[in-house]
Amino acid sequence: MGRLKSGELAKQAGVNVETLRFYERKGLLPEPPRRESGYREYPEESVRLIRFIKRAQELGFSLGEIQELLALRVRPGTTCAEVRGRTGRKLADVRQKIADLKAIERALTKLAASCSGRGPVNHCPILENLDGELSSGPKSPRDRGRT
Amino acid sequence: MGRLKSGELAKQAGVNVETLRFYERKGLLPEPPRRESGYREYPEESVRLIRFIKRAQELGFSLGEIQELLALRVRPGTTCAEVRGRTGRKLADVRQKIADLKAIERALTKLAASCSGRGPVNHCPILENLDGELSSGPKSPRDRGRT
DNA sequence: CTTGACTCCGTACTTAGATACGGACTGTAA
DNA sequence: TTACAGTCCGTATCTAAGTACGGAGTCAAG
Repeated sequence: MGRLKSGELAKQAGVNVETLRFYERKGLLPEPPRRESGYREYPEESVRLIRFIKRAQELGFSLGEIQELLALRVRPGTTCAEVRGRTGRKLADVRQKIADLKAIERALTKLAASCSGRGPVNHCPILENLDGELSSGPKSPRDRGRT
Repeated sequence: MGRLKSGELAKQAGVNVETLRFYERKGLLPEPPRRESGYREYPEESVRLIRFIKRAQELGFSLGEIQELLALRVRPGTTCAEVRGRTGRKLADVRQKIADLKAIERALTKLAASCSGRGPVNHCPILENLDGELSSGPKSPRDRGRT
């Protein structure tokens, strides 16, 4: 076994069947082989792929960015510099996200701690505690709205 | 200084003027005082607020979730347990995101390193290197689609 | 006191991402 | 061998998040 029909893959990955077709059209999900009838037969690892896509979305990546992430690899005709370049840009992005999330984490931790403390906090502590910590201001123009 | 008109706030925060009205309608941005004419006058800290919202979006939070984050605070009538509860749930969410991003970071780092290595990598290394590391599978049904 | 940029508001449109619909075909278990 | 769930495809619809439009009022520099 190891071949999945659309419905099986969808169920295992926790998405709607239509979403699979949608991803396929978008080029995120490679076109799977078909049987005679035209039915798709997905390899089992597609489950991982779909789950990765869904999770990456929850981490703030657009489908376009996810596609770029998935396309990263060292291929025959590619120079070392190129791979490093493409990878490096993503890496910087990811690291900034981690840093910003950590700032939020600190703020939340502080808030939970301040709870057993004295006075009520009535301003917004998330914002207060993040003061100056979040990378605020798009360094590089975000490319979320490409066609 | 200190009071901003819509256009000024929008420019400083890097968003469209209409977006401010949109956030106001959604309750994300508190209604600012108006002058006689009806013109809005934002306090300077609104810049921080808007930037936080934008950044939080890039970290994968929906406007609804951001609203919840911003609403977190210790208020007079609130029990300690309640604050801890609400904060704790967000905290778990944030920490999971950090962990998942770190997994991606590791994969990218490894990819960059494998570059100067021997053979060309032709399968997708992002997915490979993430094997089993990403929290794949929504523990709690995500609530991104609320009204 | 006019002119051009800015603001107001309600409503309509757009884009990304996903879901639904409907009619025809397929797979399989009773 | 029929019934019924699953699949196919194209197209249409939906939601979240924003953007744009248009007509009326406002502000400030000349």
